[in-house]
Order: sequence, then structure tokens, then C-alpha cells
Amino acid sequence: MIVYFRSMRTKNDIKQEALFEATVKLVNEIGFASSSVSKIAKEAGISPATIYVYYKNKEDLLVSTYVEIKKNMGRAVHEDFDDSLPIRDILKNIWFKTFDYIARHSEYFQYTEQFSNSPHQSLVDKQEIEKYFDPVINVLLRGIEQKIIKNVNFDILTAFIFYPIIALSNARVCQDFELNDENIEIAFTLAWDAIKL
Amino acid sequence: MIVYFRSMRTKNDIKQEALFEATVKLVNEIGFASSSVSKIAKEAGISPATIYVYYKNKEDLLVSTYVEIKKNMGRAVHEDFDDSLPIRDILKNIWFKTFDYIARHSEYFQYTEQFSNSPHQSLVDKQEIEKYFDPVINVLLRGIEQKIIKNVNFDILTAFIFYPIIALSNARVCQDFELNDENIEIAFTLAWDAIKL
Amino acid sequence: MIVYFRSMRTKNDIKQEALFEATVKLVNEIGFASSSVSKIAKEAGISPATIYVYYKNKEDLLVSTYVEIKKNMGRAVHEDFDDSLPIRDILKNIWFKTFDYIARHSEYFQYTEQFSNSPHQSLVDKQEIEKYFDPVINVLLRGIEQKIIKNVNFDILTAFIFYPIIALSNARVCQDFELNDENIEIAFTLAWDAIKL
Amino acid sequence: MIVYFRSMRTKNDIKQEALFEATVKLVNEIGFASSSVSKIAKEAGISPATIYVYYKNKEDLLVSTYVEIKKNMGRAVHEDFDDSLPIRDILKNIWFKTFDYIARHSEYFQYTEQFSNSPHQSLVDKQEIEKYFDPVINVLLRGIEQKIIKNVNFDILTAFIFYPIIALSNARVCQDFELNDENIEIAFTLAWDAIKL
DNA sequence: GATGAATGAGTGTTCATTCAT
DNA sequence: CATGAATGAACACTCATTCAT
Repeated sequence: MIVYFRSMRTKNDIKQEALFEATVKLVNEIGFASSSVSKIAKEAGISPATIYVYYKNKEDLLVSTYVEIKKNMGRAVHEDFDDSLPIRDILKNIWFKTFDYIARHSEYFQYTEQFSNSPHQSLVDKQEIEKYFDPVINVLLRGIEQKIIKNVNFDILTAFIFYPIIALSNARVCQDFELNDENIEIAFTLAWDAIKL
Repeated sequence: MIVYFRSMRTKNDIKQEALFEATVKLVNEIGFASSSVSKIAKEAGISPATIYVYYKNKEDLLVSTYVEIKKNMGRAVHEDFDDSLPIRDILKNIWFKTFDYIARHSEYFQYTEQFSNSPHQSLVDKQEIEKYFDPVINVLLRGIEQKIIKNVNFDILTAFIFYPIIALSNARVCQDFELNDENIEIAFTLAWDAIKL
Repeated sequence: MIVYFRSMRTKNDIKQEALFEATVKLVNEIGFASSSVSKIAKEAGISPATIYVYYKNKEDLLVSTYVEIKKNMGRAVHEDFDDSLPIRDILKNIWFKTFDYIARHSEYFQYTEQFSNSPHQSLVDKQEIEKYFDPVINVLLRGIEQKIIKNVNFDILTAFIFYPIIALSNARVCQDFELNDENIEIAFTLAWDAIKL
Repeated sequence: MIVYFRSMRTKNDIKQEALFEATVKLVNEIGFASSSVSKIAKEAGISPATIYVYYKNKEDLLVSTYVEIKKNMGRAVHEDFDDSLPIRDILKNIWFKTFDYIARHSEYFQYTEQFSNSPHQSLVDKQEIEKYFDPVINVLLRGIEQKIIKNVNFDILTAFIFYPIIALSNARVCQDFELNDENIEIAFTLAWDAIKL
């Protein structure tokens, strides 16, 4: 009797990983509209039919890839999260971590940008993603309580401390902006000026 | 004796207009990837073949529609532009005008959001669009000169006074944020705090 | 009162001529299958709709062009036809004239080659064309009567004194064969040896 | 218990064969220009999409079909090839075999005639086809060496011993010529007279 | 679990042709 | 006479997906 300890699962993981990377790569290269199942399969080095072993359909593949990235990003951004620091420092930390993640995974970031403007976006279980970002949210809430941060609608706050990151990271939008520590720090000053009381 | 006020076999503004609206509507409803030429034609009430009378190909239709919207928006945003007002007031005016345009033409705005994350985006003649936004740019430059606005990279400034508008206008991103004058004014306070010296 | 003597007809002729040349050129360049009405019209510098002023439909244009060439060729080949020469000389004359015509109008020749293998070919009034070639035919008949030429089926004779010209003129078929007088003369020797008694 | 002798999801020779025959049949019936992929598929009893499982594109189907026929013909013509016979007999054998092949496969022959006047023709790997006809070529060369055959350009020789076959086999060109052994023999006499010294 | 074969439904685009002007 | 606009029908081809193996 032969016992496979993890080999089947390992095999799976390799293919699924290849599929994930192929999806991201292709969407970045040729766009959402042109990224067909068979092209993704070819890029991943597997048969199109095999995709349906791992995912219900194309949409499932696309959505799962998005969720996977978002979770990844949530985790990366909160690494070494230290609740005991001053609020400004916590936010600055996250600000830098986010830029760092995007810099190191620009393809992932680009993918989410494309995805979040597609209709698939409505299929995402947002709560599942948002929970990865709860810690920051709580910091903002605490800042409001402590009268350090302006007591305004939450969407307004995020529009000024997270959304500009997206703009600044988007090479297409910001062609003059060099993503170095100094510039990122300057930009944070503006973000903080915007939200601080 | 019959008098034709509008010739029946002359390129038809009404049709081109219908095509424009159909394109925007469909892209908003089913997304870029699913908006096929034949669906757009059906929505516009014309034959798919007729599209090729007005546009070189699908991409041309999509790009032209985008450019049209952007120009429209540029014009609308600068209406009643008064260079003699204080810089803060000028920017506040534009801030409101932009929200107003987006509120009245949310489909147009959504279209540009989808478009600007598609690969077609690279085909746009950006200079042609940017010239519509030159006046605001000049105001910012003046603000820097007069030491009213922070002397930082231009991309950073726009990331804080224009990009948040996009976030706040995006119903998907901001579900709690109601787009009324009071909220828009509050948001502008943050924008101004971000960029002012 | 203005009197036009021939201007209308002249105008016609210019367009029809342009159409003829455009058809031949395009068929040679991109083949029968790809030569569309609108491409031909564009090549001729007129509107596709105008073609239907001169021809019933596309097929009519194609067939007429073929017939026109064939008549032209028949005329050219029989120029300076001298019935009083010895039969061998008459045939040799025609042999050379044919090569000469093909050399000077290779596009016309290529067109007929493509056309004669298409199904349109069945629509041609062959009798109308054949009458242009009657003089040669009669020479062959006389040669048979005078026991100078083999008394065999007519198709066999033409297969040996006309068909090889087509082969030899076809650059695709004969890549080594240079079309100079000496070679043409040598080839005629073979043709004559084939049919002579 | 059911036994499958031929797997049902394995690339299917029967289908490819049907595709080959359908292509030839349709091109003969309606011509190259009108033979669309979907018509061919319908004739073969398969889905148009399935064609692309077997061939890269339409051109590939057309070219492959041509090459297939040419190879077939090369093989058939050289069957029972006997190098030891007198040169005249060898050529006469091939002459008859060629007529025989064309008589039995007039559709194939017609297909090649149409194809060789189309622009696809340039895509054929000629060397691959020509190697099937090397034996005859060698016989001609030997005939020249032995001063039995005229020492003239090779293209001229083939224009007189192969090209007339095409003319004579072409029902359109030769309407009076009945393809019986006697007539074929007579025609060979002319061919031989043409090339012999 | 993995896949090649197969396909109906669709893609973007061009077609030959008509028609009002 | 000449044409630009218009189109139904067709084009070559790709799609997401299924299914037998």
C-alpha cells in the first residue's frame, strides 16, 4: 500500500500558483477583454480544460485572483503593525508599507485596478476583504475619538489617505512622480494635513 | 413639392449621437470586456456595419467616445472660470463643478473610469485632452509662486485635489458618502488642508 | 446654348478605363478572392456605387474585364497577319507576337490565368472570343489539308502550339526560362516538331 | 461491457479525410473565392470551429490540401517506375499514368489548377513536392546526355511533355478531345516529336 | 486529476449591393 | 452621372465550456 503524504496537494498548488501568475500577467499585458481562458491556460502551461478543475468558470478564476491579491496586500500592509505607536506613526507606517507592496508587486496592483473597474467586481465578498483592513480602520476611529483626526465621514478620510496612493502609484497617471522614500514622505505630509484636526 | 430639411443620406449627427450614448450605456451596464460591436449597434438601433461608416473600428469608437467625454468634462469644469478670484475660491469652484458634472453625467464618468484602466487608454492623444485642463494647472502654479500652496511635485498636488473626487464619486468605493453640497464642502476642506502651505 | 460634342462619352471612358486597370492590378496583387468591389473602386479612384453605373454587378465587371483582355490579345496577336507566308512562318509569327503581348502586358495575362480557373469563366461568351482567333485556326486547318501538319484532333494541336506559351510565360512555373528571342525561337522549334508531319 | 476500438475524443482521421474531400469538392463546385470556411465545414459535416482543431487557419487547410494532392499524384505517377526501360517508354508510361490519375481524380486535378493560380500558391514548400517528381526529371537528364532528347532549357522540355497534359485534361479547354487510350497515345507522339532530337 | 477534441454562440469586420440625393 | 450612407448577410476566427477518456 502506497501512502502519498502531500504529493497530490503539492501538485495542485503548483498548477494553481501558475494559473494565478498567468492570469495576472496576461491581464496586465493584454487587458481584461482580451484575456481568454485558453490564453491564460497556455501562459500557465496547462490545458484550458484543467482550469475547470480548479475553478467553476472564468469569472471564478478572475474573482479569486482578485481576492487573493487583496488578502495578500492586506497582510503585507499590516505586517509589524504596532498599535501602541502614535496614530500618525501608525498611518505613516501603513502608507509606506502600501507603497512598498505596490512597488514590489506592481502587476498585482495593476490587476486589481483593472478588476475593480469591471463588472466582476460586484461578485466579490467585500466583507471578507475588508476584515484584513480592520486594524487601520480602528486606528482612524481612535484618532477621531482622541480628536486628532477630523470627525468626518469615513469615506472622506480614506479618499485622502489611501486613494492618493493609488493615483501616485499609477505610472500612467503620475509620470513625473518618482517613487522614492523622500517623495513618499512628502506625500504623506499632505495626507496627514488633510485628515488631521 | 417636398422639401427635405435634413438630407436622408447624409452622415447623420443623430446616429453618431445615438452611438455615443449606446456605447456609454452598454459599457456601464455590462462592462468593457462584454461590450461587443453588435451589442452596441443594437443598443443604438443601427446595423453593426453602420458603425464602420462612422468609426474606423471598435477601438476607434471606444477611444473617440472617451476623448469626447473628457473634452466635455474639461469644458464643463471650467465654465464661468474666473481667474481674478482668490486661489482657494477658484479651486473650490472647480471642485464643485467637477462633482456637479459627475453627478449629472455619472455614466460618462463611469465610462472614463473603465476606459482609463483598459489598454486602449494608451492610444489617446493626452496632450489634446490636457489642454482643456490647463487653466486649473496654471492656478496651482500661481498658488505655489505666491506661497499659498505647498511647493511639491505636481503629481502629488493633483493626487490630493482631483483624485479624491474620483474616489468620492465612485458609488462602489464610497457607499456611505452622500454627494450633497455640505459633504462636498467638507471634503474640499481636507483637500485644501492637504495642499495649502 | 452649350453643345457637348463628346465630353460625356469621354468622361465615361476615363472612368471605365480606370476601372479596368484597377481590376487587373488588384486581382494580380491580392488575388481574385480578396478583390472586393470597394477595393477596386478605391484603386480606380471612384465610389463603389459608381461601378454599378457601368456594370450590372461584380461578376459582370470581372467577366467584361476578361473578355476585353482576350479581344485585345486576339487583335495584337494577329497584327500584320500575312496569309500568304508559308505556314511555319505564319505560326512562328503568331508565336512571337503572343510572347510579345504577354511580355508587354503580363498583368493582363496573369489576370486571364486567374480568371480562367474561376467559375465566372463559364459565363463568358466563348464564340465571341474565339472569332478573334479564327485566322490561326484556319492556318492550322490549311496545314492539315496540305499535309504539312499532323492530321490529329484540333485540341491536341493547340495543346502543343499555344498552351506551352502559357507555361513558359508563367514566371511561377518556369523560373529558369529567360524570355529572350533566342529561347523563344528554340521553344518554337519544339512546337513545330510536335505538330509538323 | 463496451469496448471502444477507436477512442471518441482522439484526433480523428475520418474527420480530417472528410475535411479534405469537402474542401476539394466545394472548390470545384463553387470556386476558390466562394469556398468559405463555414461552407466547407458544413460539407464535411463538422462545426466550423472544428476546422481550427486540425488546421491553423483557412489558408493552412487550403495549402495542406494542395500539398496532399500533389504528393499523391507524384506517387501515383511513379508507380511501377522502371528505370531500365528505353527513355521513350518510361516517359510514355508516365504520360499515361498522369492521364490515368487525372481521369480517376479529376476533382483533385481541378483543385490544383485553381490553387496554383491563387496567391496561396506562394506559401507552398515547392522542394517538398518536387522531390516526388525527381525520377522523371532524371530520365530527361539522361535522355539529354544520351543525345536522345534535345539539349534545351529544362523548362522548355516540361512545357512540352507535361503542360499539354494539363491542357488536354482540362474539359473546359478541350471540349472535343476524348480522353481514350488512342488519343492519349497520339498526343504522346506529338510530345515525343517535340522533345526528341 | 488532467486533457485533447469538439462545438454553439459569439467576435470584429468586410461584403456586394441599394437608394436617396 | 455619380456618390455617400446604409445594411443584411456573410466572412474568418475565437470564445467559454463540456465531455469521454
